Amino acid sequence: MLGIDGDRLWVTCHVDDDEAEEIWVDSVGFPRERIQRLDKDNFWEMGETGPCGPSSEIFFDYGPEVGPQGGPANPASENRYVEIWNLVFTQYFRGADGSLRDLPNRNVDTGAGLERILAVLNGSPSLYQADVLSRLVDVAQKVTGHSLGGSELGDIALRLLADHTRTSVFLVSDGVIPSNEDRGYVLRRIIRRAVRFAYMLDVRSLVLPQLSESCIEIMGSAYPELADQSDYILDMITREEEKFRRTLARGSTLLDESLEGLGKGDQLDGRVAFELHDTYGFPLEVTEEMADLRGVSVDKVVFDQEMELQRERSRSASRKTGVSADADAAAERAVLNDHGPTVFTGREEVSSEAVVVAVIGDAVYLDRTPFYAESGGQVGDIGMISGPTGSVRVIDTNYAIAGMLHRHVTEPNEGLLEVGQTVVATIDANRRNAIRRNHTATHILHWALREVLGEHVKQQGSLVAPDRLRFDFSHFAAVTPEEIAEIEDLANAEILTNARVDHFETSMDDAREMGAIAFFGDKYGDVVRVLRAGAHSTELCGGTHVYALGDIGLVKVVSEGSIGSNIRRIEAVTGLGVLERIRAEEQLAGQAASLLGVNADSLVDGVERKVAEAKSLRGELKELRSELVASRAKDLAAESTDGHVIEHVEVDSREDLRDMAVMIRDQPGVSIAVLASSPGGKGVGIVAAVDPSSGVNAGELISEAVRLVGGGGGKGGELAVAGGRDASKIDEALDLVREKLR
RNA sequence: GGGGGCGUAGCUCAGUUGGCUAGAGCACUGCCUUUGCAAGGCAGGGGUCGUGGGUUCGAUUCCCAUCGCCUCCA
Repeated sequence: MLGIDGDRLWVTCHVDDDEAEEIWVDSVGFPRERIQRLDKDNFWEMGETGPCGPSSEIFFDYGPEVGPQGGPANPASENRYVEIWNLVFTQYFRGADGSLRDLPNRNVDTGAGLERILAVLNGSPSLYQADVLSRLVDVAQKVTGHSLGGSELGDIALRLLADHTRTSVFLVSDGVIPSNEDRGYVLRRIIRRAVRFAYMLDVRSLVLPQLSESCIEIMGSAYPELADQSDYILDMITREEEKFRRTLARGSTLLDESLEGLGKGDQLDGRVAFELHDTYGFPLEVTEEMADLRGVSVDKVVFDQEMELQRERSRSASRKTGVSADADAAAERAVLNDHGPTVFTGREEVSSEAVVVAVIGDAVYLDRTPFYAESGGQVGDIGMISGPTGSVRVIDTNYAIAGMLHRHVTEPNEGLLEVGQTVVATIDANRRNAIRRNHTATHILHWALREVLGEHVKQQGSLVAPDRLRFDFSHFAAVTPEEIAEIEDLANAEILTNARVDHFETSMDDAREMGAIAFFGDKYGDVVRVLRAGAHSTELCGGTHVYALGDIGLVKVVSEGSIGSNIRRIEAVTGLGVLERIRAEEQLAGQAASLLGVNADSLVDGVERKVAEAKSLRGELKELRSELVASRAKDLAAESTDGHVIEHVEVDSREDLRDMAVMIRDQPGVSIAVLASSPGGKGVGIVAAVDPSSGVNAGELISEAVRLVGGGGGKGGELAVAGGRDASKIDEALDLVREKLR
C-alpha cells in the first residue's frame, strides 16, 4: 500500500483490546513483535461525556538516526516513531457520571495526517538523502560551525536542525502560530527542540532565521507560497527562537543557583528540574546536560512523578467542568431513551407548541422547542413556557446531553406544568434577535480579521451573547488601533451590501468543497450546517443567524487584549448596542469634562494639566513638609544638652517622623535621636536614629519601648523604624529609652 | 480548560519570619583627569514599587480582584 516499507511500520492497540491485535495478526498478517499495547494513548474520547472507545494507531519508524529504539511505546523516541494513521473504534458512550455504556451502533473512524504520509513517502527509504535536506544540512554546518562526521551528537543535531527547520517553515506558511495549544504547541515544540540542539552545540546566536531563509530559497520555486510569505515566516520563527533563547538564558541562571554546592556524584532534586521545566519552560534534557558537566545527575523518578501529578490535575479538572455530576444525569438519559432527541424549531419559529416530556427539579424537558441550547459559543435562550395549569419562566437553556436533549432551566411564574401537558414555548424574541446579529457579525469579523491580519488568524473560541460578542483568535501581536479601524471598515462595508445569509445542511465533503472554515479540532458528523454570510464568509456553524447582513446594523469593536501567548481577544457590539455604547461614552466623556471644567474636546489636555499639577503639588508639599520638619528638628536639637534627643512629637505621617529623627541626628552635637508619635491619632510610631560613633544600636535601643506599646519591628543599626498599637503608653515608653541611655 | 511563575529607575535585575531613609550595573546630565580615543574620578537627575481593594499601628513584601507577560499540562 502506497509503497511504504512495511518493515518500518509499528502498530499500537489499547491494553484491553485483544480483538484488534488478533485482527492485525490474523487478517492483516502483521508481525506480532511490532504491535504494542498502550493505555491512555490508545483510548479516544470526544470530551468529558459522549462517544468514545479504544483506538489503534500505525507508526512509521524513521530509523535509528532520529531516536532510541523501543517502538512507539518508548516515550523517549517520539521523534523516531511518528503516527501516520489512526483508527478509532467508537463503541462506548461515557455518561456524566463517568460510566461507560455500549453504543447501539459501533463505528470505526479513521484518518491519517496527509503531510505525515507525504513526509514518509518523500523520506523513504532514507529520510536525509533527499536533496533539500542535504542542502539544508550544509547550511546548518555553516551556521553552527560544526561539520558532519564531527561527533555523533553533532550529526544528529545537524540533521535535526535541517528537518525541523523545514517542518516549521511549512507549518508557519500553513497558518500555524506557536502557542500553547494543539497544532501551535506542536510547532512551538519543534522550533524549541531545534534551538535546544543548537544550544547544546554551544551555538549562542540565532540559527533558525538563516536556516529558514535558505529553506525558503531552496524550496521556493516548488512551493511559491513559501516565497510569497517569506517575511512573515521568517519573522514568526525568529520571534519564537528569540523568545526561547531568553527562556534558556533565564533558566540557566536559575539552574546554576540550584547546582551551587553540588559536586561529582550528587543528585539534583527532581522537583527542581520539574519546576524549571514547568514554570520556566527549561527542557529536562538541557538541565541534564548542564548538570552532567559538573558530574551531577538528575532525579528523573521524582521528575516523572511530578509530571504525572500535573497531568492528573489537568485531566481531572477538564473532566469536572460543565458536568452536573448528580443523580439527575441518569434521569435525563432515561428521558432521552424514552422520548428521543429534542426537536429544535427555533430556526423557523419563536413560539412552538410542545409536549412536556419530563420535569426534574427546576428543569423542564420538551419534545420540541424553539429554545436554543447553549453551544458553539452562543448562549442559551430565555423566555416562557405556558400550559393549561400554569406557566414558568425559562432563565437559561443548555444541553442535558450534548446535541440531543434540551434542558430548560426555569423559575416559577404562575401555577405548575405537568408532564404530558401540551404547552406553548415562547422565546424572548428581542433577545434572540440581538444574539443573531452578534452571531452573524462574529463570522463577518472573523473574515475581516483574516483579510487584515492574515490567513493565520484562526478562531480559538467565542462567546455570543445578546449584549456583546467575544472572539478569541491566534495572532502574534497586539492589534493596533489602525488595524482595528480597518477591520471595522471592512466588516461594516460588507454588512452594508446587505447580502443574503444562507444557512443550510449539506454533506461534510460538499462543505469542504465550498472552502468552509471548520472550527478548532471539532468532530463533525456527515451532515453539517454551513453558514454563508455574504460573498466571503463561509463557515460551519450550528447557531442562529440573521437573514441578510444589513440586519446586523453596525458592528463596533470595543476592546482588544491578550489571553495568552499569541492569542488575542476582541469584543464587539452590534445593532442598537452600538448606539448604547456611543451614548455611554458620550456621557462618560461629558461627566469627566464637566468635573474638570473643560469641554469634552479638550478632555485630554485637561487631564494632562491636572496630572502635571498634582505632581508639582506633591513635590511642593513634600518640600514644605521637609522644611517644617527641618526647622522643628533644629529647634529640638538646640534644646539638647547631652547630645540625646528623646521626644514625643506631633507629625502627620511615619515618613515625617523618620525624616525628622534623621535630621535631628545629623545636627551638629547630636548623636542620638528617638522620636515617638501617633500619626493621625492611630497607632504609634517610634523611630531611633543614631550616629555610628555613639556605639549604640538603634534597633536594640528602642526594642523594649516598642514592646511596651504593643508592637514590633525596627531592627536597623543606624536607623530603626518601629510601631505599635497603644498610644497611651508613648511617654512611658520614651522613659524606658532614657533609662537605657543612662 | 487546569496548574506554576513574573510585573520595582530608560534597560537588566536585587530587595523573605511585613518596619533596616527603595538599591546595583548599564544608560543619561554636569564637572574633573586625558593630546585624542578607550576608560577613570566626583556630583546629579530619574521610581504613584502594574492598577484597584483588603488585612495591619505600619505593605514593594501577606490576601483578593483586575490588566499585561512567561511557562507546563490537557
